[in-house]
Amino acid sequence: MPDEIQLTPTSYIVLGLLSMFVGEATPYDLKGMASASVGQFWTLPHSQLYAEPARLARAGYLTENQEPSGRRRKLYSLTELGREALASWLGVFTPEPYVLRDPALLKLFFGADATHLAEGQLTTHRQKLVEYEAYAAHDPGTGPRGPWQALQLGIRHERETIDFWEEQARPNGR
Amino acid sequence: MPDEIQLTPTSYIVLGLLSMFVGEATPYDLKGMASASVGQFWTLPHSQLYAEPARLARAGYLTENQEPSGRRRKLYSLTELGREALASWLGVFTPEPYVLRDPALLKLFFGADATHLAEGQLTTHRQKLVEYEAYAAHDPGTGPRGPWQALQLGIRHERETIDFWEEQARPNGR
DNA sequence: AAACATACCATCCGAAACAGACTGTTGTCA
DNA sequence: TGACAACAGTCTGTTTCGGATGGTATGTTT
Repeated sequence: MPDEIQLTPTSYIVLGLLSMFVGEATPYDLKGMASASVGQFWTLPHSQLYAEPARLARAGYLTENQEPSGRRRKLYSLTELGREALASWLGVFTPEPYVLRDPALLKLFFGADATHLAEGQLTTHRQKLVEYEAYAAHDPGTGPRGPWQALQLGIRHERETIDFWEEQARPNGR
Repeated sequence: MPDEIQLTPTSYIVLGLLSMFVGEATPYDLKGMASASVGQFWTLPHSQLYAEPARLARAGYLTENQEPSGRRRKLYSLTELGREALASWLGVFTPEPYVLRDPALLKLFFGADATHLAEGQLTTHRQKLVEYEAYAAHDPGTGPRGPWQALQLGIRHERETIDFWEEQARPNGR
């Protein structure tokens, strides 16, 4: 019955969110959870959060229950298979390639004026940093550890990026 | 005649490579250039480097000349329109969202064991850093500035990331 | 009660990107 | 000349992206 599908990062986001927050959720719920959490550093179009759970359900990683009346929303929850898949993904190390795609970096590469570029970048990244630090402030140790750790890396990245652009912003020697 | 198309980062990579290295290049050339330079931090399937120039040529950003004999390769070069498009992209600041997609970060977020994760990450990132530093070593100031600057940011990112995972690797207090 | 406003919720579609299998061509050196 | 590496390009099935669009429930005003 379950089709063979291959699980992508998107899949694991769905599985992960379901395991982390609740037993059961609608795509709309997932949308909210995602954008409030993992969506900070891993965005996806919300339409994916409708398509992906359906796909996972077909393959047996989730169960799908439709509300019998009203909006007839679809409620998804993890099956044992889903739970296992998540656990094994979490446990395995595969040298998965990460992607850093920053248009600003591309512009810099191709010769854009660094000082000018830096202005914009600083605004963006400083703002992001403030956001992150706000998060970090009101989550001192409670709740699951993972998000907090991920946040720390985010903060470091932002700080480093800001340092870099600050250097670029003042046009003295290299 | 020129269709209206929207220019994506892929487009600008093609335009940028053409402006940076040569007057004229075949997709195959572009492939080589890309993987040796910008491909370090912005990968794309090589088939894109065949499809994209064709698209750009149709829209008037490039001219397409076919070799009259032999392999009859297609040679592309920038038109005035292409040159302008590139220049204006380089000059404009738009708060373009950058993407950092690191499966390891996702795993950390969803509760993977940090110490264990760190092992793998350290190998990967240390290797990347060595690579970058090798590049940096044999390019002290000659040639265009952009690539060098971009490389510096890359190096910083790697260093920071390594620091982070080193902390995760030793399991003392947070 | 009718009209309106606003969340809330979901689907759909074209365009682009992806991944990689597959084919063909030229040069070179035994 | 024939074997082999390097060169060069094409094609195709999936995924993903990014929105446009369109419904439905729940108030809120008149």
